[in-house]
Amino acid sequence: MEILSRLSAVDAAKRLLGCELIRTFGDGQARVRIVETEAYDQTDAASHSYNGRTQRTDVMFGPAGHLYVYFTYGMHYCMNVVVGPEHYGAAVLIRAVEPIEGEELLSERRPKQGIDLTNGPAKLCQALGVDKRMNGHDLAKSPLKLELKPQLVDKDITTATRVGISKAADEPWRFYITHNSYISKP
DNA sequence: TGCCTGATGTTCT
DNA sequence: GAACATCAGGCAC
Repeated sequence: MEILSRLSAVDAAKRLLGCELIRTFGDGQARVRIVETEAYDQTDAASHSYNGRTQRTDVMFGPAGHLYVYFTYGMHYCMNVVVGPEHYGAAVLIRAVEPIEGEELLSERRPKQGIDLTNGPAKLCQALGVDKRMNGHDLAKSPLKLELKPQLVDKDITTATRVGISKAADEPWRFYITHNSYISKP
């Protein structure tokens, strides 16, 4: 976990691919694999931290390995993993995950099947039961834990431009696992 | 299959 | 008061 504080947002975005999240519910636990990420840091015009530290972006400037959840478009949550050194505003957006275990628990919270369950940032938050109450949560602890896995080799990682933003949209800071069907927008 | 649009809260100007 | 790191449903092709 501490390794995340030493990585840039881009390196951390690649490092987090293939890692797993373990979500504990009252009635069991679900495990998912991260298959798509996007890097954001304070030098990046598309990042929430670009305009400095505010009440909303406060956790982005906090210690790495915590969860930054924000609300957008009036009805959706998206989750980020805070990375980089403390007081530096960087985070990695989780865009898509692949269920490994407890998929039925996820579809209880999001009544969809197959890739539509978690192939988008707001979708996976709904499926994992993540909302703003989880903002600032430490990912070393239950009920949502991040489990690091060995870093993927470069050939398994595809680089692309980011999605759904208007500023700095050409930066190739989106990463996903090659040949994975859960990607939000290949 | 693919474009268009409505829903709707929070943040910042 | 506008912008927004979105999704789902409707309608046209």
